Amino acid sequence: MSGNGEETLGTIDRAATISEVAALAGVSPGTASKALNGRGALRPETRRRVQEAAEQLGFVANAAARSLQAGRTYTVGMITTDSIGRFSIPLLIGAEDALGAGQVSVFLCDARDDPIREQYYLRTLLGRQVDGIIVTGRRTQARPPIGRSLPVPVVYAFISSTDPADCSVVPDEADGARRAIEHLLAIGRRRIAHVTGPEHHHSATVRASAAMQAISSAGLEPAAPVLFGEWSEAWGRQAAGILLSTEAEVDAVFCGSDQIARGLAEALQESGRPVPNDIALVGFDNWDVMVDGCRPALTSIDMDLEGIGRTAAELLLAAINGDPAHGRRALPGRLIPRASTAVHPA
Amino acid sequence: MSGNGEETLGTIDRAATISEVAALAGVSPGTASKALNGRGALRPETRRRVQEAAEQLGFVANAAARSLQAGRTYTVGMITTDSIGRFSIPLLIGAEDALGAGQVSVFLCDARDDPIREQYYLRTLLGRQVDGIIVTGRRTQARPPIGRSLPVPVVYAFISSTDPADCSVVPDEADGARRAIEHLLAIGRRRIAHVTGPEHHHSATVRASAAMQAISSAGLEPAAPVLFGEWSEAWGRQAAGILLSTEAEVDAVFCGSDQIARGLAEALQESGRPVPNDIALVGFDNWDVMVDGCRPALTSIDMDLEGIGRTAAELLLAAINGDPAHGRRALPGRLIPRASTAVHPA
DNA sequence: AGCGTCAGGGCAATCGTTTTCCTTCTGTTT
DNA sequence: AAACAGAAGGAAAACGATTGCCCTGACGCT
Repeated sequence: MSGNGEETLGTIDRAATISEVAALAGVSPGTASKALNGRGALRPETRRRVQEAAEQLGFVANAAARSLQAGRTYTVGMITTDSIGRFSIPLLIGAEDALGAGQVSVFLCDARDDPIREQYYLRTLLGRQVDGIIVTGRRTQARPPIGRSLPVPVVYAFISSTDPADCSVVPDEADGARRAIEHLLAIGRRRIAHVTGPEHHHSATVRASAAMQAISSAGLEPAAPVLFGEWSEAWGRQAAGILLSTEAEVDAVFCGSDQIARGLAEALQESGRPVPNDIALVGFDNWDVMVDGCRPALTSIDMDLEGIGRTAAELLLAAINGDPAHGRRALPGRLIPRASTAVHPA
Repeated sequence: MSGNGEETLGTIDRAATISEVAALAGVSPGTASKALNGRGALRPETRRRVQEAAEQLGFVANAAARSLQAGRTYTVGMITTDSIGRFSIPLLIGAEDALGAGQVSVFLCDARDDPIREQYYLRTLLGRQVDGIIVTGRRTQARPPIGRSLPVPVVYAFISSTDPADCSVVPDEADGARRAIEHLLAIGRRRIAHVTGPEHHHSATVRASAAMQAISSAGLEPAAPVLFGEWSEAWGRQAAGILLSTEAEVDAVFCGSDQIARGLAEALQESGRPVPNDIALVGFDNWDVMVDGCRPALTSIDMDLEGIGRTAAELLLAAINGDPAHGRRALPGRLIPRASTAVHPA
């Protein structure tokens, strides 16, 4: 719009090659390469001339040519084994964060929980000579390795591999559950119940047993046996009914997910049991739309998914650079206190 | 596990080259290439021999080498201008769907609403010689083109470009709003109100004016002036109070988002105005967690984001193949009826 | 003056695939 | 039997960037 033809990146019609840059600067392609990459012994003036020529032509090195000769693509693949969803996004963002800083790009593949697609994508990624692969997916339990003795390093994020030699980064769910219980104890609650997802779901059982243990460690009994169900608001509402129909005298509920907690909160309030005064509530996931939409706003455990993505990416970079890590790393979560466990509710 | 060393993709330690395949098959690299790509005139037996050799070595063609010579990378970039979120995911899935079938991979870049990052990613993508770029982002209003006369085609998805020569694929929000109103009219409602997001938000005003127009076309008046606020449950609850405090006699509310509708639903029920008997409710977005979590389940407008992503990808592929499209394409949405507008509620 | 040294920069190989010519050989036709 | 057509496959260039090696001057030293 300003009238000249040199706005940022505006006038590139086709990619310029380094030979064209070299010609414009009056040097050979090899010299131009050295000038732009800061190698070789060149007069400062030559270097500058080449840089100016590159600027003028909007030169960006052809990544294919570069990786062909370098044997590295500065690219990693990310395979989400189940569909890209609420959990994958923060992981992706975290990973992108760690990788983007190092000029590494991410190929995202959605395997949709289909092993065929997964193998297909794996081949594709290997064909594209990615430098490494991050495997992620909703966590039910450890998954079999995506392949054996692959030519590139692999890091599992959020989900973990059954092979202990593989590198996995996962949330410390037991730790999260403990934090929830400890928080409830700290605000003076003593009759704590736990409502969570399906019993066959790994996360549900891990969180449940850690919660029960934390209660025992405090010298208490759970106010009710663990209620396993689904990861839904509907189940939360249903569970509220169950808890209230018993003589359990519950004064706090730790829920296996924010959705469950939200359903519970609604049902409790409707039954005239105010939250948090009568019953305090802690959720799990710290899912913004749930914790904010819930009334009162929901105290929850944040698994730091971005941190997991970032850590996985960092470990992958280290592995690419020849320093592979092994085993499972469990990252601690945080408890985010909100009104549902407020001591002096507004 | 089966004892031999040939499980799927299990034993690749380093990528085999086509020369190795050729050597194993006893032919030249050129011939091997022809055999694997189905060109040239080769004896069927030779072709088979090469294919077997490739299989045996787990050969996957080096994409860098291939694109270097082909001048195409079979890769497209996807830049989300605001953070990857609820809207970007279905778009991404739709795009991946259309592209994956054609063996094209997607580079995902999250520009986080930062123009600097955006330009940086653009450069990166161009350096990687992507064949095309899809630009997406939360929709407020048309955005300036990401660059001018770029060396590769660009398609805007969900968001649109201010340059009419650019190709944009967007939801037809006015159409969606009309469908909502027509549905409410069809179930016999006559006093319809509209509650939506901020007035400065393009989507809010487009939906609002289309809704008002649809009401007028039916020879009716809106039951209340449009209530502009935020895209939140809290605003929905607040708006319910406003509507009930007037003498408006509302019998249906069309909401600009599912979140608003859910807040409204809660507040209405608490005030003893059952949904849908007293007041019917239609949301917008068809966001699973909202429409299912809402009680009663929420009728909503689905913008078919996956379809938008898929269409954008198809148009991009066409443009890459030399057949560029121009202008704005608005895709119709669908109304998904649920209990909140049921004629005979359960 | 002659030799050595080093800065500066050009040359050419290299990465792995594809593709365009060629060459060779077989079989057919006149 | 000679000539030709076609099939089958090999040789080599090309894609674009990088890099090790070599060449050419200029300068300094004896």
